[in-house]
Amino acid sequence: MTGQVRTVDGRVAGRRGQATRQKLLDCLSEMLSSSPYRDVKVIDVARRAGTSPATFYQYFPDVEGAVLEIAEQMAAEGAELTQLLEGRSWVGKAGWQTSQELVEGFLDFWRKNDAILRVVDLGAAEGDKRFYKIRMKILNSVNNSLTDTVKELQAKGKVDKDVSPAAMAGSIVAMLAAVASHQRGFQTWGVKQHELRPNLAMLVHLGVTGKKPTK
Amino acid sequence: MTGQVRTVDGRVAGRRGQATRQKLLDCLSEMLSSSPYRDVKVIDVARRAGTSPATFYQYFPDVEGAVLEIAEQMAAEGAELTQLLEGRSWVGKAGWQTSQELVEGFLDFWRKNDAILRVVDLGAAEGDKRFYKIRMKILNSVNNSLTDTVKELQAKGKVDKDVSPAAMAGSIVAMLAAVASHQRGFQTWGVKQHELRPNLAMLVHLGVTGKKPTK
DNA sequence: TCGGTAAGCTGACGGCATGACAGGACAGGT
DNA sequence: ACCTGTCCTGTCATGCCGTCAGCTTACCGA
Repeated sequence: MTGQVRTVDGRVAGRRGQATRQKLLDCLSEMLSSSPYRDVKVIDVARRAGTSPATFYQYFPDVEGAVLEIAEQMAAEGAELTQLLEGRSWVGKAGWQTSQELVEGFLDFWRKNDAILRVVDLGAAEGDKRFYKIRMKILNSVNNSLTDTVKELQAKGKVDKDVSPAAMAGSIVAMLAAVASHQRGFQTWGVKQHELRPNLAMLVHLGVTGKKPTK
Repeated sequence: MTGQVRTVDGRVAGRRGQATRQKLLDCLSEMLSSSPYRDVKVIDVARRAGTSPATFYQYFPDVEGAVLEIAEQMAAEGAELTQLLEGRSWVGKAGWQTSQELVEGFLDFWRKNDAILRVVDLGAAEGDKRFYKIRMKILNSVNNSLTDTVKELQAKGKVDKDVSPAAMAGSIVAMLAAVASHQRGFQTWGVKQHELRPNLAMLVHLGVTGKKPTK
């Protein structure tokens, strides 16, 4: 189940092969950061990796296939996002803390992986189920946890009955993802990073608990 | 200043030429809805329009250039979004109404233009200033109006001093745009359209006024 | 009616990326 | 030194890109 790495034609990749493969992924990753997705060519990736296009096709069916691979790796790392919510309190000052740390962690993760996340977002929006699944995998931990929190608060009567926990959580998570992927844009819009984060945290807190945070 | 339509090589386009040009734009628009942006080829667009690739290059420098054109047209239509906020009240029941109508109008606009908006979003996220400007143009009316509203409420002491109106408005608008572009995704996530909208409206209201709406 | 002129369109072409294959280079074991 | 399976690349057919010269069409003034 460890998922032996295989070439397109079915051979098992050895140590050297895996290194080459990883190098291609790394170079593709760099290219995605520096040029539009539409313009990323196999030949450029291969050149940058000091190898030939044919080698690329030995490990990946096409650019999209390689992108999916990178995205999977990132999604695996994204499991850390769960920690931002596990066992946290949403009451009083601790609630404000939780909210702030969620925003912080989320934006940082997004910033670290912005290039690949852009492509994943596009793929998902275009209806590609594979990309959609990866996006889910990253967002689900946060989303589920938020949904549960809202449900609990609702059970205690602290949140209105007519709130749909799933819809609320989904909206909040979508907001976080959107703001994260347009962080640069906000700066152009005259919004400073240190203004953005607390306000986002406020909005998250408002959405989850229905109340202003205690600071 | 009416912006005479010109071909790439500087000729003035006549009636026939403009028709061809528009047909190409329409076909490109369709293609964007039905296949991934990365895979849209000039030759396919031309074929679909019943013309030759060379004709395409007479009117547009490349696919991206044509996409920008479509986006501009859409942005112009997007001016209607301003009406969702002009002269509206954010107090009491009227405030809840405003919030609901904003969400409604926004999601509808996004759904109507989802294909092109995806590409605009990608371009903006990739740092392309032209796409970013178009995205701004669409979102700005809503954003500015929301910013003003928050400022006013803040001046009256109804919203905390430490809220940054621009950051709050920007976050809300980003959320609307994000949820809008993943509307289909929400359904897969088990969230129904009729649940989503009121919850979004609630979040908008909470963000703008800091209070739960009066229903 | 008849050119003249500019708009409009396309066939054809060099250039480049794609994707497949066969064969050569290389590392590890005997 | 030799063998074996892994690994890489040169080469090729195919197809799209982007450009140009040149042909057709529409319009207009004489």
